[in-house]
Amino acid sequence: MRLKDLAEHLGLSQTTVSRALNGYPEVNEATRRRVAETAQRLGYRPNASALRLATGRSGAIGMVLRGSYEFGPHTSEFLGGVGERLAAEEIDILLTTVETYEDEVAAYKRGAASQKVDAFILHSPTLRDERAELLLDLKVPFVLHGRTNIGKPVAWLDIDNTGAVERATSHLLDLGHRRIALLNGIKGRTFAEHREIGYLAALSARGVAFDPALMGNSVFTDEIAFRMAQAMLELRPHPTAFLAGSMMTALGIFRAIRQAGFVLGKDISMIAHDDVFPYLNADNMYPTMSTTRSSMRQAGMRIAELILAILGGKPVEDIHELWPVELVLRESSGPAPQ
Amino acid sequence: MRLKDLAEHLGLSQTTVSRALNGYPEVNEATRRRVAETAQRLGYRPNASALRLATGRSGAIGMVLRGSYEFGPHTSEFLGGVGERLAAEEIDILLTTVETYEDEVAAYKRGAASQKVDAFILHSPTLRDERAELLLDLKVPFVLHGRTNIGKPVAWLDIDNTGAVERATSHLLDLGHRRIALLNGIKGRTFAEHREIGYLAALSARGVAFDPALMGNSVFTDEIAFRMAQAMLELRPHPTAFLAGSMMTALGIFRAIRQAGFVLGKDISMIAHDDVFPYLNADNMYPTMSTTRSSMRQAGMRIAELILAILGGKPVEDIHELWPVELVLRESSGPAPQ
DNA sequence: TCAAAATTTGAAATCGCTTTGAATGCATAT
DNA sequence: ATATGCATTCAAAGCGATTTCAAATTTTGA
Repeated sequence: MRLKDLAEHLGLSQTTVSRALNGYPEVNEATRRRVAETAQRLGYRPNASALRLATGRSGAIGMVLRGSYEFGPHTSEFLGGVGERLAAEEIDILLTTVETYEDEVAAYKRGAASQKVDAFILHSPTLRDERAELLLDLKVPFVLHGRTNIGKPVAWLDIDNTGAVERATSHLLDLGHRRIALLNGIKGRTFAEHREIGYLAALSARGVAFDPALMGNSVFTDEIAFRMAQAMLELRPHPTAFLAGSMMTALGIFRAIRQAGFVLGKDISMIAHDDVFPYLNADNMYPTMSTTRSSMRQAGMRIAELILAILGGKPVEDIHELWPVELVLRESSGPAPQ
Repeated sequence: MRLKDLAEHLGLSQTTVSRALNGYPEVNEATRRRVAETAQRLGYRPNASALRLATGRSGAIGMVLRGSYEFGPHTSEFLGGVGERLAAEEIDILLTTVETYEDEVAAYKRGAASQKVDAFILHSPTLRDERAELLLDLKVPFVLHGRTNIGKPVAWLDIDNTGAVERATSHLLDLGHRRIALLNGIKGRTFAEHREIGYLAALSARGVAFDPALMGNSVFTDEIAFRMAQAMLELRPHPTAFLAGSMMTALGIFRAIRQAGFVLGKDISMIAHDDVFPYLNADNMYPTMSTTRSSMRQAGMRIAELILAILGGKPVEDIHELWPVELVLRESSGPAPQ
């Protein structure tokens, strides 16, 4: 069922039918109703490719995922939010999977040149992210989830990682902890660097010396967290508190604490960063987990909204959102043992 | 940079350039090299919409995700596998998010009529899934992840849920357990029904009566699993073993066991189904978790492969794969206490 | 009543590619 | 010298929509 068929069926021209369906004013109200009704009845849907070719819009926004671990729980929560917002506009998400950094760069170039997507979501930036430069050069609209410093205006949304970790660290210091371990993300990623800044700021504000042995950088899996925490707990004196970069990290640390014979919330404290996974709830852990909390899903929804704004013509230099992070205290964080 | 521009630049016709780039035989080798080199140098990429309009292929395969919880860890692992296989063919994944069942049906209709995707992946089927009927009616190729019984040939890939649960249950019975709880998926879903069949078969083979109080059906979140397990552990006599539907479920059950003062692997046994999440490893739990194991990612990769086969002309009635499930015994399952 | 304006419709160009069918040039066979 | 075949190349017709520009019809105004 093509537009042409529908037009013939109605005894009208393609032009008029197209206009009627797209809400142009210069079409008779009775005609419009007749067209709409018939289109509905015959189940007509414009061919997506033809429509895109004619309008130049692709009706999809793209995201490139590199390596296997980027397809993790954080990403799916985020995409859930993006999809939820985009569903209303009948815009889809186009996922491209790549192996290497070079492939990723190629994917952006290809996506831009082939006009597969109207905009990209760029994520997991480094402090000076060349992919952002590339997308600017390619003149394809994008919103950055996170921040980067390339000296040019870029639309971004980020959470206040520095503030969150600074508050969490300060709170632990208030509770008397002096050996506080930080299990952070990969070195070089903006969010990890920001968290480190917050951590160091809180320590130095109290005159507590920084011990490199108490800081680890890696991806957020329970296994790596377990190993790191295990090693740290063997130090003398061992840390009395942990800052976990994610809930997966927290599970690993928890295991190490238990295995070492300590009790979480009594012997050892922990505050974890919670991206709010519906299937892994800090409130339902045992003991309940103190967290710095910020919903990935909300961020995804908002970023979808910002992309729509950019496509609607809003200038990117007006789009910067820094979200505060809640500190939610539960049972896993308590006073340092004497 | 359009094909036309490139052709003019080369002093050739669009026809020849197009053929040269697409590997048609009737083009001079020297010409082909010159075209390829120039295209490369000028960064020419065919416009995706035009290409799709001309060829009738969309270069994307679609998946519809309903509700927020379908965007969970299982889905992201699965999509990771699909994407990995599809990356080599430069085919993308088009995700459509919907709220209700009606929206989902509409999304398939829209996707088919607009030719947005070349094929769909249908997932989480019920025993008699009407969406499969719909896709057959719409004549859009698809592969089903799971199984359904609609009396017509459908391409599918599934794991042997019945066999897996039957073996796990039998093993626990061998160890002397008689009160074995099953935390299963949502009633009506094929995989959950299949697991129930395996569970009941193993019980009845040993003449052990089925107790409905020891079976729960729900989505796989740690919270719900925690509540269910908690309630079951208050029964007298309480179950001495649990079959967990997923690793998330296992975490919830684990919490309930610990909270009730039992020791996992000694007082209470557990075998969990493991979809192989890289960030949540059964081998690194404490105690290590016995599992029925089948990789979601592998399934995704294989389904992508099957879709490519279908698009290549392979008849769907030849495409049925039932994957065996490994039973991996670790520390969480042991003899029933006397 | 008739010209001018407003409303409504349609023919054809366009988007950027693939592909059909025809044409060209050149070597080989008769 | 002519016919045949082969290797290359190209012009033009699609794919299915939107949109420009023009035409036809109806309404309005003096």
